Amino acid sequence: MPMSNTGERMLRVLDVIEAGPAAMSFEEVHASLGYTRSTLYRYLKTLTDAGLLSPLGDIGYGLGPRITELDCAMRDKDAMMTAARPVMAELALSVPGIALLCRRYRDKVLCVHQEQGKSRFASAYERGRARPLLRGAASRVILAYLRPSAVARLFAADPAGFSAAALGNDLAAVRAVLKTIRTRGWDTSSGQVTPGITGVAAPLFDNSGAILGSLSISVWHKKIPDAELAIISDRVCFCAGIVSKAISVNPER
Amino acid sequence: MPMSNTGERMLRVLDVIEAGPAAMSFEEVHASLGYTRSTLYRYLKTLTDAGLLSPLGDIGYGLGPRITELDCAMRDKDAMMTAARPVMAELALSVPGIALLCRRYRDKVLCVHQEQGKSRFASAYERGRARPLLRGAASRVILAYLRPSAVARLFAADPAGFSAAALGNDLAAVRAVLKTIRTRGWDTSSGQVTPGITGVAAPLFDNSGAILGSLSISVWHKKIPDAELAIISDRVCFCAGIVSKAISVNPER
DNA sequence: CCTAGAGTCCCATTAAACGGGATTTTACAT
DNA sequence: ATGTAAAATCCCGTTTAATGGGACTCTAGG
Repeated sequence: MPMSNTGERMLRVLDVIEAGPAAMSFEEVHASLGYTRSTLYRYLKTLTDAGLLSPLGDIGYGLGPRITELDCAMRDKDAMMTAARPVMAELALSVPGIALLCRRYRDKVLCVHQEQGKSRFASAYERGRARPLLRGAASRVILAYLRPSAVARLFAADPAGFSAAALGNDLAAVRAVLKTIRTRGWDTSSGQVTPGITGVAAPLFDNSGAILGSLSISVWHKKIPDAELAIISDRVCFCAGIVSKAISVNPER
Repeated sequence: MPMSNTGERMLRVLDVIEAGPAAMSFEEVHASLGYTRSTLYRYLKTLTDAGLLSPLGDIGYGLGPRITELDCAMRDKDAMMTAARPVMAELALSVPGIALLCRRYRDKVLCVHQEQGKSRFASAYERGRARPLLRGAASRVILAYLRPSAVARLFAADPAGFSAAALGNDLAAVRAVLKTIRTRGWDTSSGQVTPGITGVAAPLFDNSGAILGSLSISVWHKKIPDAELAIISDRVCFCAGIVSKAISVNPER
């Protein structure tokens, strides 16, 4: 029986280099994966030729420029980004605050775009940064719309995490909390990600109604008065609606 | 004899998807690469599992979120970025204009970072965007420091391009033009990339003295008075020196 | 000049990639 | 529901090309 396929083993080199320091020597990668020298040299050559790795001044390998290029191509073509960008810019100016576009990826939430209105404070959640699924409005509003089976799996994997995030101590309680988020249609959290920052988030769906990500705004207040929160949440939901519609109508091309 | 190795063939799928529209159906990729159905399904599965591809709403495949994540890891670890970022921020404020950090990649120049001072105008050269090696100060100053053999190869590949860019009509003339750039230590160009924008660029070297990229500033003037140009170019060179030193001293870890 | 270490090349072995077709799943119309 | 077609997945014998070990080369340093 095959141990695993060649492509997969080769791509595992990417994992190691991503996780490691800026530059990893051949020996470090070799020690970490245990492939034979010949094989590893072959993999490194293939990945380097593809530009996914880059030899860094004879001291080792790092991630390569091709990745940056691919990410740029992705940004240009991504329907969600195209639809969201102008909406986010306006949202960030009007609230004002920092608008974030997030996307679900495995059991994490990936920041995909950020629009900074005229806020003085900066957000550490630049494109590409991953956040846990349980903390912060932008994450929890995604969690709320996951399929029940997915929620069950996540809860089973980390019940303590759900408790700590005040999402409930058993599956039934968690379901109830998530249900309230769904009926409201948006979520808010204060200081769960960064102290002193409050976020308001609304869900984004594809044309089949499956949850794709979230659109959110971060403001620099510990607490927002209810009246203002009503206005902000309404606006965020409105904007999320625009984006969801846009990507449903025109999912590609 | 092997046609080519498996990893390479698999990664070619990435090329196709990068070049294609937002989402490519299985059939489109199949037509474009000519791999058998079984093989292509295998490759797509491997790449999707690695997150490099993502199934887009049952209509096809697009580039995957993992790429965005990898690019973020790269940004965090890249010594050149770390060294350049604060320097660029200050440069962009003081000139004022948009500071660009570029890196050579194959026969192109890749924008790696951009710092926008308080300029009103925006630059299309975001991270990941590639530019030709012959146009614009940020590119030409890199060209000027390439090894003579590389210059010869590039000239042979596209003599008309060199002529059109006013770099010389034969190899000797080209060498002379590049020599003047080198003795000056910086380069400037107006409107070669974007009409109405003038750029001033200085080279970045690694610890062995090989050209790595360029640091440049774009300002919104068709023409800069000589006195001011002297000040700006001096400052750009100074900043480039800081960055070159920083990455030489501490090339990794 | 010699040694040590890194990197490349070579080749027989054999594991695993491959293709073709069978099988299952999905979508949709009847 | 049922039937049909297309898409996606699975399976397996054949053959290819990936593999690992060792030989070879290159470079730097003593």
